[in-house]
Amino acid sequence: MNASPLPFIDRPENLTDRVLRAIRDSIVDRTLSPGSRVSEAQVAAMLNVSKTPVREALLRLKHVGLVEPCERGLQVVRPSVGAIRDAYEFRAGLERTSSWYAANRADSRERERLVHLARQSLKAAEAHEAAAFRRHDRDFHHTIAAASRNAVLAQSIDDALVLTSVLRERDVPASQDSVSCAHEHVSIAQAVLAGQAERAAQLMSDHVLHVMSIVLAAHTNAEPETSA
Amino acid sequence: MNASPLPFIDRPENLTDRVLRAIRDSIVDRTLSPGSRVSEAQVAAMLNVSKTPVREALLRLKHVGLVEPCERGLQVVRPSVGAIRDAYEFRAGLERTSSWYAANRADSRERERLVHLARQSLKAAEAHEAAAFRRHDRDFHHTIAAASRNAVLAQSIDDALVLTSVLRERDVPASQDSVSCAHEHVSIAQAVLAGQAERAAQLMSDHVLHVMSIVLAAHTNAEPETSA
DNA sequence: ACCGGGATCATATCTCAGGTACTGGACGCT
DNA sequence: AGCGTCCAGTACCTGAGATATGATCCCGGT
Repeated sequence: MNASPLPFIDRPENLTDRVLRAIRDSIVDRTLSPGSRVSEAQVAAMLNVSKTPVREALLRLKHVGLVEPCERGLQVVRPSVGAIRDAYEFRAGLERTSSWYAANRADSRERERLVHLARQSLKAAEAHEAAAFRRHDRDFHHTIAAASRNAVLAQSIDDALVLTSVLRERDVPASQDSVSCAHEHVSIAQAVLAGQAERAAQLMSDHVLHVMSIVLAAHTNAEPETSA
Repeated sequence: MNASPLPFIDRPENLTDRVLRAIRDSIVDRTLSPGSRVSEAQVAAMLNVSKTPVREALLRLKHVGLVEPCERGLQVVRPSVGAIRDAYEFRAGLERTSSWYAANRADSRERERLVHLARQSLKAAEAHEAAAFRRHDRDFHHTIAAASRNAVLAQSIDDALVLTSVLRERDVPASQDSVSCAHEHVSIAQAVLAGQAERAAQLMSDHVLHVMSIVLAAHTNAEPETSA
């Protein structure tokens, strides 16, 4: 995209944003496990920065739902039936909307890419390649969000995707579920490709709620206690 | 909602939250007009607090979309065709979802309240009582959000409602529009009352997008310039 | 010996004032 | 007029201090 002889100088991003990304990534890859306490001073000392940028990053994470207030401070959000339901229902609604607009607005390049990503995810699922499946799954949803041509919607979907991935109990509970999800990806991609907005929207909503049922089942199987 | 004999003690809210509310309210009631510059130091001096809470409040407002970065600092968001479209499409999707769940989950008290509020809004619209109409309109949408029984969704809707109300060019452009909107309120309320989830969802989406078209028309009529 | 209650402490958030880096414009010089 | 320099205003970050609250320990009563 940038053909200037002098490449843009990479200006140091905000410390707040870098801290935000660091904490978020640590939560996503389970370096910070659910329920672990996270305090301003501790994170600040760990990243060797002042408390203020850490504080601002934690405020945003709290607003997004990745960390929650607990007695005395904050902790990484712990999956619960209520939290999982809220997050997935929210995401299902958002992605329903984005699919509808994507079916109307995506350019041909994006439509082809969606079909490609869906097929790649199916291939990865059938080959039991969990990491590859997750990567294609993520790209698939992000591509639809981008194709909806709505920055507010895309931003919110991004947050919701991170939240739901954290609330998942463990990654890839069963490969048969991955295969069925990948088939749903293919159906959605084909609907978008054909410009069938209502069908794409309905399929996407069903897809996300289907994933929710899988996650909920895994959750209740893993931890039948803690009924509070 | 809270029938406890001892009302919750009103604990002194965070300074950040109070500052946030103060700025947000000033933006909503046009004390801070769109495009006006808003800086940390200025607001801090005005509210007689330090810059830190002001800074945190502004960060959240920027994330929600009420203020936007401009050359040298921040300014209150200025309505543009793109911003209006993004915000209303986003809100339409959210409220579509909330209406669907509200039709399935609202208790009888909430359903009656919805019908009541819709009729009140219609009465106010027909009597050209703009302030009353806006109040009932706001309560109507908030009640549906609450009835959806999803805290994440309700929070997001709250932000979206504030944003769209700010992006409106002027309050109540035409009373005939208010009347038609109020009729749509009544239809939505009746669908929720009858538990017709799909119908309520579709009506709500159409309603919000209808409002969007009104706001867009008023915007392009008011300011045909600034084509950037 | 055990239990209940209150003072104390430790640790967290919250707030503040100050300093630094950067940006855009105004001003003066050539 | 064009160009370099200075200046005012801004966000950003730091470190320290104020404040609140859960946890701990001690002690007296049963």
